[in-house]
This record gives sequence, C-alpha cells and structure tokens, in this order.
Amino acid sequence: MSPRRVTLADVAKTAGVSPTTASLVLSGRGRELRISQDVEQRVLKAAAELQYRPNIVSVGLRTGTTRTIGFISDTVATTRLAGDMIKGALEAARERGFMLFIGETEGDAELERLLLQAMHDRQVDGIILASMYTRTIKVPKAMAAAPAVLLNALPKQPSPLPSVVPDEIEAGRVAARALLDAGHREGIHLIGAGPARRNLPAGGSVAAVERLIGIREVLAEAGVKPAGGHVCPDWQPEYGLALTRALLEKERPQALICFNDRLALGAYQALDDFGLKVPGDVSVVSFDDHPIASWMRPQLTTVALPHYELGRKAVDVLFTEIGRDREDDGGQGEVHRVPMPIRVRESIASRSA
Amino acid sequence: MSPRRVTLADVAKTAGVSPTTASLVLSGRGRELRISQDVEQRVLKAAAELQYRPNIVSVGLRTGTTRTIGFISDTVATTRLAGDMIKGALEAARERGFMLFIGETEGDAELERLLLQAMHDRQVDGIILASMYTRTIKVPKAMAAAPAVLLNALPKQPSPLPSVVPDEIEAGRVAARALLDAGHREGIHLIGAGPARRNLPAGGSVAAVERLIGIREVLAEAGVKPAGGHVCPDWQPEYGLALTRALLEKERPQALICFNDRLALGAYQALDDFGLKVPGDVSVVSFDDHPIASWMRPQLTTVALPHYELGRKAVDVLFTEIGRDREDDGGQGEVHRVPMPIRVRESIASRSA
DNA sequence: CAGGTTTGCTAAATCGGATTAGCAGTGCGA
DNA sequence: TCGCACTGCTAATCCGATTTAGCAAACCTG
Repeated sequence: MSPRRVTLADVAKTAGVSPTTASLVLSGRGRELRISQDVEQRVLKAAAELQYRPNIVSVGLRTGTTRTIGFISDTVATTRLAGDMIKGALEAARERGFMLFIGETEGDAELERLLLQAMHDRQVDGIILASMYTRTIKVPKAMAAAPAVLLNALPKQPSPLPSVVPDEIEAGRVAARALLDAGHREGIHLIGAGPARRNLPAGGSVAAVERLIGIREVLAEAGVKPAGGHVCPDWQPEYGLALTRALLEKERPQALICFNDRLALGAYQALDDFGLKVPGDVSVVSFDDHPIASWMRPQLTTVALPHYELGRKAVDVLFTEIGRDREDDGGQGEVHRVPMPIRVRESIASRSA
Repeated sequence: MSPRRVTLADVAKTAGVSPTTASLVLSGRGRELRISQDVEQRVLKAAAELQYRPNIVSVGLRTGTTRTIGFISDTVATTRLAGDMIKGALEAARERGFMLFIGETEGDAELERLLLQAMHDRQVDGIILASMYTRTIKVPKAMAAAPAVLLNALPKQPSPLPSVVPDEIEAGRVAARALLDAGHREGIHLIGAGPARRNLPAGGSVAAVERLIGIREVLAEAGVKPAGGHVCPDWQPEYGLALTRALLEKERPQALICFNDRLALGAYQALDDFGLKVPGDVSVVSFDDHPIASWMRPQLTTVALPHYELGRKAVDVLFTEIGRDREDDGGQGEVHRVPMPIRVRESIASRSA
C-alpha cells in the first residue's frame, strides 16, 4: 500500500548520526545537550527531506502521552445545539495538536464504563464528560484514572473534578432585564416554570432552576411581580402551544418569558391562533438560541446557550488539569460558568411607560 | 494518581509463568501452541483477578493496528442531521471494539491535510471522509496511506475508494409517487429546482440533480407534466417563501414538491399568507426529514436522509476495506446507495380522480 | 606532561505487548 | 540404549520512539 513510514532511524541514517542524536535535535534539546550546529543542521535537513513525522503511537508508549483526549457524552453529537460543544472542543484541542476520541453513552452507565475503559486503554491524556443538557451527574469511579472535566454538568456528589457550565442564573437575569428595559412591568407570564421557585418541571434540570432564580431576582429588584407561571412536564412545542392557549383563554398577557425556544415556537402558534401579533400585542423572550429561533417570524429574541464556548472552555480547563502536578491535589471541584449572550432579534417591542 | 496499570508482566508473574505464555493464552493461541489446561487456567484467573486489560498503544506499536478509525468531515458534527451520521458510525465502530477520532475541516484543504496527517501519525486503521451534504469531492492524496471510505460524497476524479451515499434518485421517485398515489396529476410545482434537468441551483449539489431525475422519471412514466419548476440560489426558508409567494401571485398550485424541508418551511409561510391550507388546498412533499418537519403544522411528509444508516454503512464498508488483502487491488470505487425512507405525515391530501 | 574538564556524540535500556526461535524433558521406536 | 519426535514452556527480538549512562577526543591547567 503506502511506502513504509519514515522513522527516526531513517532520518538518523541519512544524516549520518545515531538515532539518539536525531531525537535530541528534533526534540529541541540539541542546544542544551551540546550538539554541534553542523550536526543539528544535517538532522534537520534530513528530517525535512524525508518528511519525517514521529509515530505518536510509539511516543505514547514511551512517554505515556498520546496527545489525545476523550470526549464522552450522553448524546451530544446528535443534536445541533450540543454538537457545537464538540466543535468548540475539537478546535481548541486541535490548536494544541490534540485529537479527540468521541463516544456516546445514551445515558447507559455500563456503556459509559466501557467507553471510559476503551479510552484509558488507548492512553488518553484526559477526558471530558459532557451532558447534552445541563444537569447533575454521578461521576463514574473510572474517571479518577486521568485528568478530567465535567462539561455542561455538575457532580451529584462532591468531587474534585472541575466543571464547565453555562451561567444560567445570569441568563435568567438578562432575559428579565430585556423585558424590563423595553418597559414591560405587568402581564409578564412565565412559560415552562414558575412563578414560585418550587414550580419546576420534573427531571431536575439545572436550567429550569437557575433561569427561574435569575428571572425572579431581577423582577423582584424592579418591584415587578410576574403575572403568572406555567409549568409543564417537558419543554416541547406542544406544551408551549397548550399552555399559552390555556393562558389566552383567561387573560391577555403583555409579555412571555418562555423557558426555551421550543416552548416559544408553540407559544407563537397559540398567539397566532388567537390573532395576536408578536411583538405588537405580546413580547416574547426565550432561552437557548436554537436554530429555529432565527427561522421563526418574527425572529425570536433569545438568550443563547454558548455551546461552542463551553466546548472550548472545557478543553482549556482540561489542559490546566493535565498540566497540574500529579502530586498537587489542588483545584477542588471548581465550577467555571460561561456567560450566555442574548441574541436580540424581533420579538420584543418596547412599551411606553 | 491512579495505581499504575496492570501489565502483561504482572499477570505472568502472579500466574507464575513467562510473559510469552501469558500473551499466548490471552490471545487465544494457547490451544494451538500446546499450553496445558492448568497453565491456561492460572493465566486466565490471574488476568481476571488483576482486571488486566492490554495497553492498546503498545499493541498498536507492535502490530500496527490500533482499533481506531478516523472520521473527517467538512462540518458534520455541528448539524443535527449529519450528526446522526457520526452516531451511526460511532455505534457500528463500537460494536467491533473500535473508537473514532473525529475532525472537522471547515472545507479547508490544508486543514484536511493536517487532520489526515494527525490521524496517520496515530496509526488509525482506516479513515472515513464525510461531507455534510452529498456532493463530489477531490480525494486528497494522503488518503492512499490507509483503507478509506467516502461518506455522503463521490470522488470528483475516478478513484479506487468506495463511497456511501443516499439513494437520491429513488428518493425523487418516492416523493413523486407519493403525490401520484394521492391522485395528484396536475398543478404539481417543483420548488428548488426544475422543471427541466438543467434547472439547478449553483454549487452542483448531487441531491438537486438526482432528486430531479427521480421526480421527472416517475411523473413522465405516469404521463404527468410538472406545472412548473422554480430554481433558487440556495435552499433556505426565505427562498421557499419568496418562490412560493411569486408562484401564488400567478396561479393556484395543487401540490408542491419542495426540494428540502427548509424550502417547505418557507412555502408553508407563503401558503399561510395567501390563506391556503395544507393539505386541503395544497399538498406538500419534501426531502431530508429535518427535525422541523415534524414540528411544522401540519406535520410535513418528507423523504428522509438516512444519516444514521449512512454512518453505519460507511463503517461496514470500511471494515471490508480493512479486511481486504493489501495486495488485492480489487473493489474499484464501488458506490453503495442507502435507501431513503419516506416519512408519511400530514401534508399530502388525496384528491379523488 | 599527567590528570582533570569539556565537548560532542552514541550504546543500551525502556515502554508493553506480539512473535519467532529455541530449549529442556519425556516417550517411543529400532 | 541411542537418537528422534513431540510436548510445553521461555528467552530473545522487535515495533519506534525517549532517555540515561557513558565514552573517546580535544582542551586545560599547574
């Protein structure tokens, strides 16, 4: 098939030196180890001519570092939104010459264990354990075998692992502020959770809890009380439709804070059914910045999940973990929060006070 | 950090035999090489007790096989649809104990070269080169270095590489048949390409060409002539909206064949603007089975891109490539076509003849 | 000019397995 | 009873790098 790979021995031979010398020069340690200029040049020239590239498998065996990191998620690769997380991680890794192994667990703990094993068998330098949606997870014991980071997830039990999550509380604040800034003070309804802290969908999504906290905090500070909150079992379009429809049958809201874009899609349909215009009659703000948000008419103003940035950040944090001295047991479960930017589009109208 | 990995030497020692013997037993060659039952049992027991797992990096160095395959795409991981392709590949690979490296090129040839290098440096056993949307690509020379498969892509120049693509011609036939079966014979408009073979969007998408062929073939066989075809530069919702709107200003179609779901989304909006109901007034059939297809109201009937199956198939084909004897230069650029299933939903109404 | 440094490079060991060659011990036939 | 085949296991080598230990030649120095 291909003409056998060029090895260090080949380079050494054409440069007329020992493999040791060639290795020294190519690893940049020639200087400190007193290799002559002449020899250094010969080696460099030979390597360039032969297009030598070290065999990373071999290096991995000798040094234990494979310039590879494992990315395990429940089902991240499959969804557009969370796919960006992989992309961010991919690029950040590539910038440092690292490759990514990916694996999906489907939420199956046994599969997770298997993947972790498979990656350790391949001597990955570190592992990113990601969740598709922000939540708390049980950290598998096997994670202890290498530097690791939790992405879009928090440890259920106290853990020394650092985690990277979107700043959902601040996102809640931002959404609420967007409405307040537009002059809305009354008739603000929450679709998906609320109005009280305990009114949450089942499943313990971190997003629900924290978005609600942020929203309530900002509204409270402004002396505004949400006109209503509406919980549903799952944040899908059909619930957005049903909830909003039920709401419209009783009263006429001024603004909706939908807990995600899929709910907002349903809400749009309900508003349309009742002949109400967005944002003329009702303003809508939402969360996630799902691709449909910019396809909806009018385009939806939404607080974006920064998936790409989350992925990058996870790699950054992982590298500091890898760099950390193995003895040094510092960094106890630090939580890194990535800001969620608001995408201002067309679904909020300002209302004169 | 972790207690050093258990090695073959450890197993050998606790079993009281040489590493050679342990290796023989564990690789299943103990039988043919006349290792006694007793020793075999001791080794097996020791391996189990110590939870021995071979270091794949080491095996890779010695045997050249790393049980790893590389998956390079232009930007596949990021889109939901094509993300399924990765998922299919991932699962098919895992079933055989293989892991996937993934990389994205962003269409950058230099980056592609770099990724290919990085993967070869890591001794991957094979490579899948994937495209987000079906098209012809220039096969990089570096692909020759290992078994490889083209996924969702065809070689621009003749190439010995096999490829795996969706069967778009048949998809075109299926879509057209769906309309014919529902009794539509007139007023069928094509949104996105046609009516003649040469009326195609720029960019040379394989989907456009082949879907059109299939559609025209089936309509022609039934003696039906499309009432019109409408080309646009890109298959985005806004063009679907504009094209359909322009069409509706002139006439009242009976059915639309949209060349993808995003166009269909725009068409829905235009129809709604004109007060026309789907499917009562106008039937719509489309392609891709994008997630929005089932969110639209009424839900869109569409011929699905079988991304998951494509991914699996690519891995299957890659394994036969890997299995192929290196001397044997058989299999010259075989093209594997994966069927596209129609998702019958609510957007086609039957019309009595 | 003997003894100690420096300089500049290389031999050999190592990582963790797979693989090839070979070595004791036993049994059997002549 | 000697030689040969067979049985059952092990020593040694290899994969392709990195790294440690060390060696010859040149250079000082008193």
